[in-house]
Amino acid sequence: MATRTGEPPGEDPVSPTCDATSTRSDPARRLLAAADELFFRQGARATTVREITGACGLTPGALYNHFSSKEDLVYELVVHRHRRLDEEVTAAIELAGPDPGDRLSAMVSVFVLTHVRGRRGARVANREYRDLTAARLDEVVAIRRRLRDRLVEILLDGEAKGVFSLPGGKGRPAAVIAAAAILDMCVHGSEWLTEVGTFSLEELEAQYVTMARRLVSAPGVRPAGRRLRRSGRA
Amino acid sequence: MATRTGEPPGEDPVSPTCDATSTRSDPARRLLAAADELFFRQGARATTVREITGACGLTPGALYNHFSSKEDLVYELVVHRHRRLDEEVTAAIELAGPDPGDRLSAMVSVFVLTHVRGRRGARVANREYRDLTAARLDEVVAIRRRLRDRLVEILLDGEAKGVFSLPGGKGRPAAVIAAAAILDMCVHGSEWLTEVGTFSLEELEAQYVTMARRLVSAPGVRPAGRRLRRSGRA
DNA sequence: TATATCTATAAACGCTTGTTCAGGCAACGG
DNA sequence: CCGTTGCCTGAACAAGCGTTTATAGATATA
Repeated sequence: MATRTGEPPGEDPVSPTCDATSTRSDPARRLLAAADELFFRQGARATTVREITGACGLTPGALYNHFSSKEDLVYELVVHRHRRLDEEVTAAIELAGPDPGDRLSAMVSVFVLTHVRGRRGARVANREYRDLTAARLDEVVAIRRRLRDRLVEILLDGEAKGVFSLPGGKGRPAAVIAAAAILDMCVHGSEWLTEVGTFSLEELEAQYVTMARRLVSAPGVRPAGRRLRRSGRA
Repeated sequence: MATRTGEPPGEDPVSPTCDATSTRSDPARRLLAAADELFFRQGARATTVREITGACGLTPGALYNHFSSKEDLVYELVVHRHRRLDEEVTAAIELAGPDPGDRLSAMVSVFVLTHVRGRRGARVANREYRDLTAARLDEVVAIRRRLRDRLVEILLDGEAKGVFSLPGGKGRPAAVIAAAAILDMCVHGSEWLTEVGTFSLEELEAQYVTMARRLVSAPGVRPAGRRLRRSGRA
């Protein structure tokens, strides 16, 4: 269990400020933290219950005093991150005010900060949610779709107000593709970080905001909105 | 084995024009095709040898007359797609000529066409390569890195020639992030397609090319290069 | 002190996994 | 014609999986 290369050392195993973990007993938290690290490294499917409990100095059966199943553990790790991101995006958009440009910048900022600061958690959430079953899968998929749709609405609003000039022309389908492109680059960008070298959080945030705003602005036409203002740390 | 929703019906199970399959015996090809479909739907790890052979009307042991292991089967499916994409990108860049803008467009076009036309194969290649081990993993990772580096070189070249104005400023690190963003949106975009609705291949290609070129062009400054060639109706 | 509640263990459960192997059937070359 | 080769079956393998159970030691409440 030595420290890993390329991982921010102080990263919260499972954000301790959240109910999902703060209300948990200590062994449960340790199990979540151990599972988180193992899932990050090997994937949830390749990680055994014996590895998780063993990392906490426990025997396999002990896990079932705290979680009803292994999938339940995955679910807690995954859904918590999704709910939190959803809340942060909602708050950031609200705080950004009515201008579509500001809202786009705010949303991108939240995504970048979340995914870069919490790289381990982000990878686990984004990779392992697919293995969930039935209602649990539906819940996570619904959150993801809602996040995307919120961005689509921002883009369509900006286009209607003449602030954006979306690639692919007017209309919802083109806006969905543009939104997917923006989200994809934010969500998956953190996976490249080990190869990028040193980069401050602020630089990354600024670059991604720039890229997102370029995506929705036609070159040769100076965008109408004000310049992007620094959205406080989400 | 009913036809699946959201899947192009005529998609090649494993492109028959390639050596990897054309030199293979008929049962081997059928196994590859069955595995491809199952991997696409469930992931390779969740697919059992019994499912693959059963889909071909064979018993589990029969697989080992054609492949040395299950991983070997995954490897063939995955590495073949990577090699082919690599070749196509090389050819397209060559054919595009010296202009960085044209080269960027060409590379994006290849990525979009490959990933949209061969959605099943693209998903399998992009999702399952991580489970490979040792030399096989190294080989695929090397191809992926080479693809990205080729794009980085194009971006840096364009910036040096004054054709591009990269987000995040000058220098290689910023170029790497921009390249990663472009590749991420191309690679993962095809996963959203079922929700986008009807879209012609040409429209998709044009939109992604537009998005990529916007990413490397500062708004308010008309790009120096010629307009993008063959940018069908957008 | 007695009782109830947690939490852990050790062992086993039933099941599935990828893989192997002896045997048999068909096709083909000389 | 025989013998070799290629492909497949049926059965089995050992290992590993997630999970359950009986039991026991703590801890806290009364």
